[in-house]
Amino acid sequence: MVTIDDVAKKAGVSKSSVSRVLNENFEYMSEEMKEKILNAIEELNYTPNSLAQSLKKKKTQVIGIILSDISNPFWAEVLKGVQDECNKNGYGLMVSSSNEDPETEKDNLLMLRSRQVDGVIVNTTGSNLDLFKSLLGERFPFVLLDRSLGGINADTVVVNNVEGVKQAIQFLIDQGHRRIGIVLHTLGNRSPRIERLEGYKQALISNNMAIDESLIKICNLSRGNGIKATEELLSLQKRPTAIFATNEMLNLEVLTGIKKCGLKVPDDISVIGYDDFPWIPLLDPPLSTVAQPAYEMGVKAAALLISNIKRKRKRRPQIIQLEPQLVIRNSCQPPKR
Amino acid sequence: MVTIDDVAKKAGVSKSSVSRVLNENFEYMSEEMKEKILNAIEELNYTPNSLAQSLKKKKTQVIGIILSDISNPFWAEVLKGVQDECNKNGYGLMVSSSNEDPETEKDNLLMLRSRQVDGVIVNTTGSNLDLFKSLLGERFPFVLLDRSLGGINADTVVVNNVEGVKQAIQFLIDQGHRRIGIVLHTLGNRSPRIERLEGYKQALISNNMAIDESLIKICNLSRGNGIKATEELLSLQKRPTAIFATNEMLNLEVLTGIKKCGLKVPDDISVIGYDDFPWIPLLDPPLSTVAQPAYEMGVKAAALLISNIKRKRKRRPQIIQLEPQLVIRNSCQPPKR
DNA sequence: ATGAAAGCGCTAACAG
DNA sequence: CTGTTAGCGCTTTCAT
Repeated sequence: MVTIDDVAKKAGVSKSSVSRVLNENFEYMSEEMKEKILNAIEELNYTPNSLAQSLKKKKTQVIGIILSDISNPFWAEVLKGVQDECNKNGYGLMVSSSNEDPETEKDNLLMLRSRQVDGVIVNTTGSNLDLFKSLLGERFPFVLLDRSLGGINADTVVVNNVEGVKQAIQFLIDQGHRRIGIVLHTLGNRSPRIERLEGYKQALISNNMAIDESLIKICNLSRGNGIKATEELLSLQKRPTAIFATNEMLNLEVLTGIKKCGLKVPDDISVIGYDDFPWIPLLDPPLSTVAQPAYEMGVKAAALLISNIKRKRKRRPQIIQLEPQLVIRNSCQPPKR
Repeated sequence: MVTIDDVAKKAGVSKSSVSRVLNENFEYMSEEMKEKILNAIEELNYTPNSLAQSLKKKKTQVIGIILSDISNPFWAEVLKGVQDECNKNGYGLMVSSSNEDPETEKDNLLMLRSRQVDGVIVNTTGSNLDLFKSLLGERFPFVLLDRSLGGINADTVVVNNVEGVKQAIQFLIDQGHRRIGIVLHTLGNRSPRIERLEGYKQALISNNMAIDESLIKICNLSRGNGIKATEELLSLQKRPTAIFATNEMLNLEVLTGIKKCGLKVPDDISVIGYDDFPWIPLLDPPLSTVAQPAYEMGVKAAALLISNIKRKRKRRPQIIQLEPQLVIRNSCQPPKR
């Protein structure tokens, strides 16, 4: 491995001077010296060891991100946004996954901090309150992404979930639906889930409709439960005329459940889903969804984090709220009499 | 920040001793000292600075991965495999994206190397031959993923593309199809694309069928070109009775193109796609595809890289070839007379 | 304008 | 069994 000393020797100068050109401190440097050093670097094909630089400078130019599930296309898209923004600003990115497990989230957070990342973005499981508080205390920069944390006043990027759901439900109500089912994953401390349920309730209430608990299905994350929940909804005495699916996985499971019951969307039942993807228009039928600006979420989160890292004086936490958008396709129609 | 010196002071010992417990060199250490140090660590809530450790040990316990496109669900799944394997082995992961651009790939490779990652996994653009050769020369560990590189004899994880396509095409031929279109993205140096076209040709040849160049559509990567290619295929004098789409994006575009022409799958035309996802069964119609073991690819690549990093003596490059699987759904049927 | 020297936080001989 | 010492590769005062 070629080091700064090799370059210094080759150019016949001190390593301080080499360091100066590495850091582009050309102010008090003769053109000649600059040339000599640049040449030596070139000839030796030298690249500085970031580890040593970071150790000295006390910053790594690397940020970390902890995602609940990378294989979810939604998060993949968010990740791309983060990636692009990091690239633009010369930051490296360490990616890790909590798999929705608080312990793993904690381990990852600690791991990233011990690796001295300059900050982290986290799509939190909603636990580890103490850890986040202590991070806040030691002024370790982080931004909460998609899921906010009660009691933690930190930089946050979220989407307006209440509003997204209200629009979707209102659309169904306007179409004449009176019995609307909703399928969610176990709320836990996940703010989006809580807010989506809240949006559902608000929409009904503001239309003077009663909330029928039997139409609210909360199932746990493991694959297949959304199908079961849908079947239960469909075998109700007074079956709903529309179902609202609250995330990518549930979109698919609700559709599957309906298919299994031998019903057709939208003739027999209307459906609206959450999150939009290139294949959604090609589903049978093309599904209406509440689209979230995934890529932009990533960009915004990374930009917020980086600006915070660069800022010397602390400013008070910022909350960025993005707006979702209801995309109507052919999966809803007025209920049959 | 609390350092090893703080711990040493607190415990009233030398920092070498602290270092020993950090590295679990308990062999010649009194229980008492061990206790003292462990306590001090606990009380100070100390975590070692990985940067300093890495600088000294000359290894970071971090690997890098360069993907052509993270937002592609296929790669997201691969990434999950890599992630899990890294986690299992205590490695951190730096993720970057080349966006199919050789220059970006090169920059990322250099960036990762300067950050002293212990190795990298790369889904290469197919260029940068010289760089890879020089990496080989300096014994920098890397594994090529999904796409191999002619002239570079390195660790590689690939899927048997020729075989995957042959099975799909043979299935169509067995159903009675004689005019089978294929849509690919610009071959470039991407081995999978080259091999998939090769598989197509081999399948036809081994069935004594002529290769009709007008049935082979090669379009460039930007969104929408697959739709156009499909429309062209369908407006041919002697239109194909089946179309084979060779990747995730083309699956969607071929289906879209067919829809735009007002044709129905599989009644008017049969389709087989590439790569399998949870939503594929819910498409209209449920698409038959050649499924690749994405997650396993990631696991295998990471495992291969890590084993190589740990090995002191060099061994000759390994090539791991995984097998794809043809999944038949309702998108194919014998052509109408 | 340039170089010498100290030190970032840690590990690993080597000594004792 | 434990401590002293010399760096890892780089940046940054502080002299000159």
